[in-house]
Amino acid sequence: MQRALNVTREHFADWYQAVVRDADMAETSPVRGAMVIKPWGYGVWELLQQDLDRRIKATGHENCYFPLFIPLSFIAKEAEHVEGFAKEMAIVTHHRLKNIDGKLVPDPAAKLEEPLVVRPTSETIIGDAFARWVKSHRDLPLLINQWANVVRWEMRPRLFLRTTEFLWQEGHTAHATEAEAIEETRKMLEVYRDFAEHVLAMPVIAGEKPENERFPGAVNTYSIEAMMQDGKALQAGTSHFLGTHFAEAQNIRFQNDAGGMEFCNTTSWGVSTRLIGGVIMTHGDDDGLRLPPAIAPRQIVVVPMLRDKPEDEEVLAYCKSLVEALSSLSAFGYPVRALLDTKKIKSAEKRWNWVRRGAPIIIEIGPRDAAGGNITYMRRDDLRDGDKVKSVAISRREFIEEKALQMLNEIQHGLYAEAKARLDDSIKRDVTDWAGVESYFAGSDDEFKGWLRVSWGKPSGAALDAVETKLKALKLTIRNAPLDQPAEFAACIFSGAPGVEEILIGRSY
RNA sequence: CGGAGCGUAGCGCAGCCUGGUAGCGCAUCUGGUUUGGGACCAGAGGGUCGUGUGUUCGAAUCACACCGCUCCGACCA
Repeated sequence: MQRALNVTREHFADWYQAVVRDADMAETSPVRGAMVIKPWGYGVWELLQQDLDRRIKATGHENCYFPLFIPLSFIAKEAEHVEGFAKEMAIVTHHRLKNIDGKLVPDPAAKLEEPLVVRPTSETIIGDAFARWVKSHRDLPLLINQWANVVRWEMRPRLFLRTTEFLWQEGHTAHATEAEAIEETRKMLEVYRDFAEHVLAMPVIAGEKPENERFPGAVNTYSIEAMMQDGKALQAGTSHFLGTHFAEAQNIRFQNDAGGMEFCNTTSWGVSTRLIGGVIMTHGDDDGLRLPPAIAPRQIVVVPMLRDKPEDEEVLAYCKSLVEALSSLSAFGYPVRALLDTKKIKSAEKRWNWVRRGAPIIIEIGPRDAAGGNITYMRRDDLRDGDKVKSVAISRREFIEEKALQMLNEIQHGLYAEAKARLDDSIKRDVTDWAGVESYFAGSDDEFKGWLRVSWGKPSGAALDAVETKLKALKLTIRNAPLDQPAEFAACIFSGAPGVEEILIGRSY
């Protein structure tokens, strides 16, 4: 059968790269590990950003912007934090180049007194501001967000999932009490969960990370975990309760109503362009990307079937008025994004380009449609009947007045339902001992395995290290401990001791 | 940074073993024929063969070094 891609999801890693390329999402750049995000991919990011920004503001946060460069000494203030990020930081040491023996090199005379780190995250530089901004309990809570680029020198980059430079949003808040900061941490996790499910149509499981997976410097780290079509987990967003660790390191203090000085409790939380990788691996199929309408830069694309004949004029005029009518509708709280594709390439090629890019509805209009007041459409979420492409003709009036919005909604919810069913079906709950884990995950890691949900005794320290090592041998990690926990627990899968918590384990990106 | 594989036209690849000055498919451009759906015919353009050094009369081909990419580890939003 002829597919729009030349790889299938059987070869998931190759397939992912093919989708990123053929759907015009992004490409590699001359800079190792850093990607060029192309208009279609960036369009997805902008929509995602727009919606999430609205949610962040609706929960009382304000946007700011802090410098890209952080003095090295700032990073060094929090011990765990510096240790966690030391191995992946880009550092600016000079401010001038010099031509020495025909080679441009950093000018030795222009060495910075204090090196600047390119932010891998902004806790320290924002904390420095917080220390100045917070004086009284009346200044709290301080609720800040920034949209920014950050740099982490990762060993193995992968477009969208792990790039040297990436775009994200990082929230930073300071609170008078621990309880309030914990509430904030959980509230933003819930914002992420709701956003992932409703906007990205990507089901996730919200939970708490085990001690060994915590953000450097955090007291607790929470995450939302999504399951990709190869059964691997993708950490799609994190929310950290930082306690007073950063406040103590950076002297973020306030005077309470009794006149005493107290350290703030702080939080931080973020999601990144990784979400786009998650969308690709959640919804893509063997014909390319399938975008949830809420984040599709073009939700309905009209492809005129032109033949270099006089009736082309009529077809084009018909298409234009169709696109105008569609654009005056609104879906998901925004005007419908419809496009008339007038690019001077063959119509058939246009169709397949939009299939690969994942435009939710593709309409093809020929002279007979124009004359008869009809349209012919394809739904990207239901593209084929066996090998054949499903192409449906209906009246233009019915489409505009009824079907268009209905279909966009159906596609949004259908993609979610499909992914949700896969997630639910792929979490195995009946493995009760370590031998069962070993036999379940035996064999190639290309095989679809999904996750296990098991009980454990929540060990810490050396006992947790032992668990981590045990899991690592099977390439497994603990994803999180889901927020919804049962009342009773089976025995710990690692030790046989009484269980105290259920956790998800699986392979991950 | 360790192990493996790969760098030849925009993309996918052949040629390398056995050295003789670069080829195929798709894409692109031009002309024509087609036209309810991924068309056909003819012609054309496009390549410092990843970079450098060496061996040689001669290197895509052999040797060495470096760079980059992909996969597997360590790291991770």
